[in-house]
Amino acid sequence: MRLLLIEDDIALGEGIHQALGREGYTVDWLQDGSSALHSLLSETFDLAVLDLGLPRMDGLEVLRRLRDSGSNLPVLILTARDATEDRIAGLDAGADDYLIKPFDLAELKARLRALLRRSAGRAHALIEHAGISLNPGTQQVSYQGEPVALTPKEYQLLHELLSPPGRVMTRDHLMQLLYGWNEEAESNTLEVHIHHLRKKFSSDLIRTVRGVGYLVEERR
Amino acid sequence: MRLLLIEDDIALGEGIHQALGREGYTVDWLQDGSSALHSLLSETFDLAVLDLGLPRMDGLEVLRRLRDSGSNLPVLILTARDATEDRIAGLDAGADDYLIKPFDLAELKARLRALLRRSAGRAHALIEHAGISLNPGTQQVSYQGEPVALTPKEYQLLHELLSPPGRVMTRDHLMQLLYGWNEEAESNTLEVHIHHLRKKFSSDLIRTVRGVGYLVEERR
DNA sequence: CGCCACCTTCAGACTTCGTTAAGAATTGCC
DNA sequence: GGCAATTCTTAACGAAGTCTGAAGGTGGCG
Repeated sequence: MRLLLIEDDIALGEGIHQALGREGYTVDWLQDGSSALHSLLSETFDLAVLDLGLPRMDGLEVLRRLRDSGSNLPVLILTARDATEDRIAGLDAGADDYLIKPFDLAELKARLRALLRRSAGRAHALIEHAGISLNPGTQQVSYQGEPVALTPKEYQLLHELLSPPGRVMTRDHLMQLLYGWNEEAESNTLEVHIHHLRKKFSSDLIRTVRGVGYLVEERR
Repeated sequence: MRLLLIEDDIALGEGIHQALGREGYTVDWLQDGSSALHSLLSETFDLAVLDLGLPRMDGLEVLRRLRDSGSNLPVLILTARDATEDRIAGLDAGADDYLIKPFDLAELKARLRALLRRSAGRAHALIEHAGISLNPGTQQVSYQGEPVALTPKEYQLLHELLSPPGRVMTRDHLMQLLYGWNEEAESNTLEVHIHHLRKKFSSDLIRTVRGVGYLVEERR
């Protein structure tokens, strides 16, 4: 799950960033509205957490433009306690949920989970492919009826490769999924994870497309 | 993918040049605005990375003249942290994205990818010709329904020859596509790659135009 | 008929990817 | 708050794939 956090308060941002990172999300953090909008329009995220009071471009403006561009990305907004109008305006502008500062990190996590569940609900259901069954709700995976234990990174990779299968996922795309732009690991971690997946399933499940990336064949 | 980097700071330029080279781009690097503009107008690139503070001709000026000439080449500009006006002026002058120094190389890579994706998006779609179907998104190619494995260079060549077919691509043009002007291969590599393509498809797919270059016939 | 451009082939250099294993980092548990 | 277990990263090396440069062959064109 890749998530964009837009928050200009350094202390708060740091806190959220860490907390969500520990939850297993890949979190990218920006501190102004204009670059946030840029990223939202050009990269792929699963969710955005958006503070409304931002320099350079107001959060509301970001949200409005995002929706104008046709995106239905789940967005949770953060507002100050007394800014009731902002909240309403936020929902009007297309936010999916809001939270009033100061808030409890646990509540933020809960709401994100709920949001993701809801948005996944649009296209939920088990993913079944090549003997693998993957349950996005519980993150449980089985192979030919037997449960398989996957680590978080393995799960993320497999999930990405299987939804939908048949498409080549570039190395870049996968690296970004796992690491955002924090620090791209300058080693071969991707290959190592792929290797582990192949070992846990079948060695020909994931095909290498040399110089490009990996794919799971559509029909097998 | 051929890319022009215009950056006068040697250390930074070196860093970017290497990093992008390692990403598989063909990178040409110039250090002043006037030669940059010249190259941009006379050669073909897929993208330009343009520092705004340059000797001999300001980056903004380069950008403006480039746009005046009718080019819609994707351009990413680099600006100093506090030069807000420059940034705005840059976007006004037709930049597609910007990055504030100092920046993270990973983020630069991500933004370039996004830009290229966006610009490719303008004319995406499968390319179908003479039984060949080529998917620019995934770099997958098939011939008469069967997938064909192409190496990166083969793919680049085929893609160039097919978009659109019917035009003679000069040897010079193709060589530049593959190698930029860094190190022109002093051998017959082009012929070798063409040979491989003919072997993987049909030997009369690519016609030789003696003394000029190669072409794929328009209708077959 | 001879020159020149291009074709074909191939071996060695070079890159990229797979595989391991060990140590670092993180997490969970008491 | 410290220990144990899991997970992730790094690095080294080997395997496989790709590119290059060179040599010799073929065919068009004057």
